[in-house]
Amino acid sequence: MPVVIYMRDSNPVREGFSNGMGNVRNRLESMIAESLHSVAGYKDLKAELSIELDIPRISDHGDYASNIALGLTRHLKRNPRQIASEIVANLNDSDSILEKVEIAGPGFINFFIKPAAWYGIIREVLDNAKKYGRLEIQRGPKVQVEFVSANPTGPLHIGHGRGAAIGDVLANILAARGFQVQREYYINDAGNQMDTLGRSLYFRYRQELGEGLEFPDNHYRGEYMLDLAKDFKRSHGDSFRKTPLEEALPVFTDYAAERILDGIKEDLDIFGVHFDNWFSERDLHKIDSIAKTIEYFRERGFIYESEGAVWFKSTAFGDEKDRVVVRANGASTYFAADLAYHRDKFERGFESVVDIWGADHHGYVERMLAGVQAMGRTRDDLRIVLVQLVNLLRGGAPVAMSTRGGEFVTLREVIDEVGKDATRFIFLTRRTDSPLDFDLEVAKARSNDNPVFYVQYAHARLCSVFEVARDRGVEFDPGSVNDEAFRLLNLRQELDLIKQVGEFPEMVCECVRSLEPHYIPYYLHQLVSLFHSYYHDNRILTEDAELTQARLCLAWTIKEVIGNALELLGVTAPQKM
RNA sequence: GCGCCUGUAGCUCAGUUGGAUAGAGCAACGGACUUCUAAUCCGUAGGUCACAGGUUCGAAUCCUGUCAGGCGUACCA
Repeated sequence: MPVVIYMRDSNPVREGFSNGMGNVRNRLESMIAESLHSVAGYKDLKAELSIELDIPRISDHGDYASNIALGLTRHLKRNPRQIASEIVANLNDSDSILEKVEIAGPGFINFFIKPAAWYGIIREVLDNAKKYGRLEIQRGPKVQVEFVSANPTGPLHIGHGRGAAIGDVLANILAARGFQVQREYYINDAGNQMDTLGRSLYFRYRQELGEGLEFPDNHYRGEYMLDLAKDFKRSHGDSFRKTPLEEALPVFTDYAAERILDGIKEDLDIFGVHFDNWFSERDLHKIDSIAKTIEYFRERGFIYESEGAVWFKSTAFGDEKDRVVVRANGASTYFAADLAYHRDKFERGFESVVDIWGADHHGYVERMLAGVQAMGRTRDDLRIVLVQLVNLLRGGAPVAMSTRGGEFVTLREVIDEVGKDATRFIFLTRRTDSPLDFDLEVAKARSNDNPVFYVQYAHARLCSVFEVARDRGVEFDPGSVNDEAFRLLNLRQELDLIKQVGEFPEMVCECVRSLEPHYIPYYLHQLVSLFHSYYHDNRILTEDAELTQARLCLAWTIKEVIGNALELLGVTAPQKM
């Protein structure tokens, strides 16, 4: 049974959501779910609906609010306030976490939580620090995340960097929620462009030997090709001076592709992105996979010949037109290779596959989904995340990204100038389908413009508190603190902080459901903002030993959650700043 | 022409699958350091959610149309 990873109630995204019973949200949800069965008419309902708990902006509306009664009105054809009161009347608060429950407005149910109920969250984090927010299960579904997959014809640019950060973090998030994740990079090392690449190097090499050849149009004329030509000359001398292009081409192509790919790997390594598998398109050709895939589809009736070409019937699954897989000249198309590639993915046992593509490939989505469905898979088995383009700016002015001249700012240059952490953080702070302005001056400024430092600073600050505590001889062992002390954490700010910590697992689930990492930076900002404010108004190390222990526990949980969230982002959590 | 994405504060962006009085950062203005890190905190101001209709108890969110920007519309990859 294929696993749909975005379904709200599907496992393992939310299954066993938290390890302990500390999670207030969970207990509330199951309480409501039970109560629903007592609501008149509910059992005969066919519609499925999920229980959504909102955190109201206004504190008068409680700690959590549910609009479940409003959602049921339509189905039950009954007054929402009436439904709400039935739900409330049947709540079984066995753990006694509810201070009071109110029905408000058109039929919202507002839950007010007893302060003591929140303290379980602290215990949970203290016990599971590094695992908090994660789901440890035996054998989660196998998921593949394929990303970057830039052609080995030039160095990575900033747009690839955005895709790299997003793919990497999505893989982290999926892994955190129990999926068995593989990170894969698809190397487009076959086809015309590789010949073009080889020819580009060949001409540069001949020029390097002092020949006055003219460099052909529509070839890779980036500066990196000049360096490659120099290196090639260094290692091969002039031994290819007389070799005709056709004969020499494979050598030049392989040399260029390999060297460029090495560069890509190095850049990704510096960026903190590491792949489990590098899948070469050439291997697809070697095992005749494309022809076999076409035959596979032919047997299923999705292949036909027309106008001398071979077509795939993608319109059978909603694509606007059928697509050519073998051209009239006998060459297979890129799409044919991609069909074979995706068939291979599923044959490798992945239950779900995530592709991260540049948004300029959106026209390609439907045919790929059609391909997947023709394999007998569902549309949901392949999830394509489109990443919008990055506009590179410096001090508000656009940086010329001329592809014509082959001159562009590489990812490597950006990382060198801005730093890995800030670069990743900025990439991850926007929704994937939203275009991103990346201003180099803003990104590298050690200023308030830069949210990454705001977050990292909080972590360093917290570490510093524990440092000072040690220096003052304050003993603290998160594992052996008496929970009785938590009752002293009764300030509004403290309860808000604990509540926010408690939302961490839910937030990660939301990332999985939507395949959007940007919730993490926003969550972090909110958590850290609460902390900075609290830190300003209160002292953690006080004269009162019991209070100090309680606050150190709170500080510890905040520090751990910041650390966990930053780890998901692949951003370092500094001890000092 | 057709298709997809985007349009929310001066700027950059959130808004959890239709919810209560529209959110944050930056910029602007005014305040707070003898303390565990001021890379911090507190406050003020800032809005016709591009526009016009529609759906309903309720719309930034869903539908239709218009406008603006980006991308895509290959027997390229």
